[in-house]
Formats: sequence, C-alpha cells, structure tokens
Amino acid sequence: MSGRANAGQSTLRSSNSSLALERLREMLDQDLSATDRQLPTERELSETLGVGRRAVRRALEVLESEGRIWRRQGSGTYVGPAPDKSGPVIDGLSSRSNFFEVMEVRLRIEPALAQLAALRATEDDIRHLRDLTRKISEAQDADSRELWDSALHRYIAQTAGNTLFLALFNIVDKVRQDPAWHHVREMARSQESRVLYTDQHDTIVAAIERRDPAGAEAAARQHILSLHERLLAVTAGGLSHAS
Amino acid sequence: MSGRANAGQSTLRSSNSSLALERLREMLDQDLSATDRQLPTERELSETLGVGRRAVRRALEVLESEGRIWRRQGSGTYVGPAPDKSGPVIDGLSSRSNFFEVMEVRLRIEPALAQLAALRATEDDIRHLRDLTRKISEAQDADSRELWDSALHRYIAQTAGNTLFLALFNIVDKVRQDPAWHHVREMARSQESRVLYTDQHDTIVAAIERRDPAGAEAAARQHILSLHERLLAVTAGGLSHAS
DNA sequence: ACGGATTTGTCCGTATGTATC
DNA sequence: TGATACATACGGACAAATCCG
Repeated sequence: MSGRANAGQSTLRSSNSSLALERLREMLDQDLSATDRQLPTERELSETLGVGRRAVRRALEVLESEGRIWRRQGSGTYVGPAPDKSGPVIDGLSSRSNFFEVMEVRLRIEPALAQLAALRATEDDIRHLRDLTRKISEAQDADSRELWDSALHRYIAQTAGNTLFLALFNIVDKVRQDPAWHHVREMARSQESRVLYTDQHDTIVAAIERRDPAGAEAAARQHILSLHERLLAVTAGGLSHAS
Repeated sequence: MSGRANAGQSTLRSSNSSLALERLREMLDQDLSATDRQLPTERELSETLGVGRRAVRRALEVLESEGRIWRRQGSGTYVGPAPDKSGPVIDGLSSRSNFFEVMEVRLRIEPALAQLAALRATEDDIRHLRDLTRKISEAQDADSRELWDSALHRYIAQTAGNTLFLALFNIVDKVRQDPAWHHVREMARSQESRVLYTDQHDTIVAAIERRDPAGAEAAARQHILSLHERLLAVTAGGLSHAS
C-alpha cells in the first residue's frame, strides 16, 4: 500500500508551481475587496488546483513575501492588505492610467517598433508608409489628420512583424484613444505643430526605407518626445509634478 | 521519416522508435476525447510496445514537441490539449517563432522597467528586491528557483510604478508561461547558468539601489540577452543538430 | 485550564522522468 | 540496448501551533 499515483483527479494541469501561483493570484484579485479573509487549506488548494501540496506551498511562499497573504501555523492562510499596485485586468485600465503612463510606455514601445520595422519592412510596406505620410499631410480637417496619424503608427507596428508586440501596441493605443482624453488631443492638435510632426513622420519613414534601425528608433523617440512635450504644455495647468 | 508502411505484423524486431511513435499516436487518437489523462509510465510502455526505453523516450520527445503530450519528472506523462490538428507539420516551429517574439519583446520591455524602477524604488522596494535575490540563490530545487526568479522580475515591473506598463508585462509573462513552453523552460533550467543569472540579478538590483537608471537598464538588457542566448542554444539543440 | 480538532510546517518513502554509462 | 544513478514530485505521517468548546 503505497501512495497511489493521482489516478483519478481530473484537472492535473500543465507544469509546475507557477501555475498554482497564477491561479492563486487570480483568486486574490477576485477577493480584492475582502481583507482578512481566510483561504482554503493547503490540502484543499492542492486538490482544487490539481498540483501537489509542495507546489502550493511554494506559491504561497511567494505571495507571502509579497505581503499579499499571511499564514499562521495551526490557523490557516489569510489574505493581507491588497497592494493596489497589481492591476491584472485590462478593463478599466484607462481609468487608472494617466497621460504620463501612456507617454512613458509609448516612449519605449514605438521606437522599438520603428527599429524592427526598419529591419523587416518590405517594398510594399514602405510604399504604404509613404502613402500614409502623404495622406496625413493632405488631410484637411483635424479629425482625419488624427485618423491617418493613428493609421501610420499602427502600420509601423504591424510592419515590425511581431504579433505579441502588436498586441501590446493595440492595448496602449486603446488606452490612448480613451474618450476621457479627447479634449486634450483636441487642444494639442489645434497647435501649429503639424509641420513638425509631418517632418518627423517623414524622418521615421525615411529611416525605415533606408533600413536604418537606429535612425528609425531615434526618429520615433524624438517624435514621441515632441508629442509628450506638446501634451505637457497643453495640460500644464492640471498636472504638476513631472519629476 | 521513412517508410511507415510496415504497420502490419512484421516479425522483424525493428525496435525502432518510429514503431513506438506510431503506436503511441494510435493510442493518443483513441483517447483524444479524454484530455488530462495520464499515460502509462515509460517503463510500462517499453514493455507493452516491446521496444527499449530509449525508443519510447525518443517517441515521447517528438510527441511532446508537437504539444500532444507533456511530461513531468516525478509525476508522469500526460496527454495535452488540442489533439485536432490536420496539419501534423511543424507545430514545434510555431512555438519557436513565438519564442523569438517573446524574447524580442522582453528585450525591450524589461530594461525599460528596470530603468523606471531605479527611478522610483522606495527603500522598502529595494529591501524586498534584495530579499528576492537572496531567495533565488538560496533555493534548493529548480522549481522554486524559477518561481522566485519570476517573482523578482515581476516585482521590478511593479516597482516601475506604471500600471499600463505592468499590464503589458503581465501579458508577456502570461505568454511566457504558456504550457507549450514547458519543454524549453525545463531544459533551460537544467543548465548550469545559475551563478551567471544570480550575478546579473545582483547587478540589476544594485543599480536600482544606487538609483542608476542607465545601469539598471543595461544590466537588465544584458540579463535578457543571456537568457535569449541560453534558450536559443536549448531550442537549437532540441530541434536539430547544433552547429 | 484543559483537551480534542484543525491547520501549517517538516520529513520521508515511493514512483516517475532525466541523464549517463 | 540495457542498466544504474540522479532529480523531482506526490502523498502520507508526524510535529508544532492554533482554535474552539
């Protein structure tokens, strides 16, 4: 009579304790409001999550070191004060993000995308990019200008040829286009910085065209920085500390 | 793949692993409805199929690279998800392509997060980061090592203090922990690069501690590059002969 | 104050995959 | 190919701590 292998249990999932950690994080995020709540016992969790008790304990150790839970021998495991730092859900991201966050991310994402685009753009891609810059400059009203501008940035992201990176870009773009910030964009676009942006777009596309990753990256960074600066000036009244 | 026509009752004791592979495929096709099922042990299969354990293991390696099964040391071999795939071709290559994508993104995301963390870490954050690096080095088994490693990277992302950036990190981390990568991670962890990674972790945390954004960024980039190199070697060795 | 019940903490035996000869 | 040593995982058993009646 030795330990039966886990012949019966249903959901024995993928790999290791990281799976248990992931599930436990979700569990904690659900009970986010309820503090001082008691979690199931380790043995229950072991059965529920379909992993061994050692894996559960390892995951709990991590959560305990993060302060999300707190254990007491003989008593149980309890959820601790939830740090609002961890935001797992994408919904409601817009409300929690602010302009600084978005620009901070764009400043890192878009130069990288431009760099990759310079490495992987086909002739058709470059033609399309040129076409988009032309459409931006030819746009008569501000609305279509922003539309084509967004299309250009998106096409650069597509040209980068990394589906995961594109997915991240889509998320950022979604937050960026949040209706709550419409008025800010409205104010920014009314400036006469159109020529500057047009030039910068051309610079980026030109670098991509001559397969210059570093140049494309620098140009894109400069472009985002200009945007940042402009938006900072526009919103100067409401937001103070820029660190 | 040579002749697979000898499905019949050939008496030649071709203990070839292709025979085992064929039998195992039939076995999986029968159980295709039942997912999460545990297969017989390698020793049992070796006896049942009448071939050596090496042949069984070679066949199982192929099936694992296709994602049809996944194995866990100390536990057993289990049938994986998604058996319905008309194209029996390169499923392993798709995972490799995803692998490149993930590393390409991590190479851009994580240095930026380390840079921001260096700007915004509190004393408590730094203490926790130091604690995590210590936990990694003190971990006895590979599983908890990987767990603490993941916790360190995640905490750096949290310390960066940008909820949008953290959301992106979470997405990448989710993809990275996909069950399909089990094989890669398992092989990577068996490598003896622990000291190197420990040093790199210390370098990153030290840069954060002395508020050196550029240093933290460079250290994180170097760390991801090392990981990339290691995983490249692993995948290259697993799919074909290394040069 | 006491004791049984429950839970986390710890250790070990067995089983299984991994690696090497 | 076969056999052996190794690393890991799982479950059980026991100890320590806590809770509750």
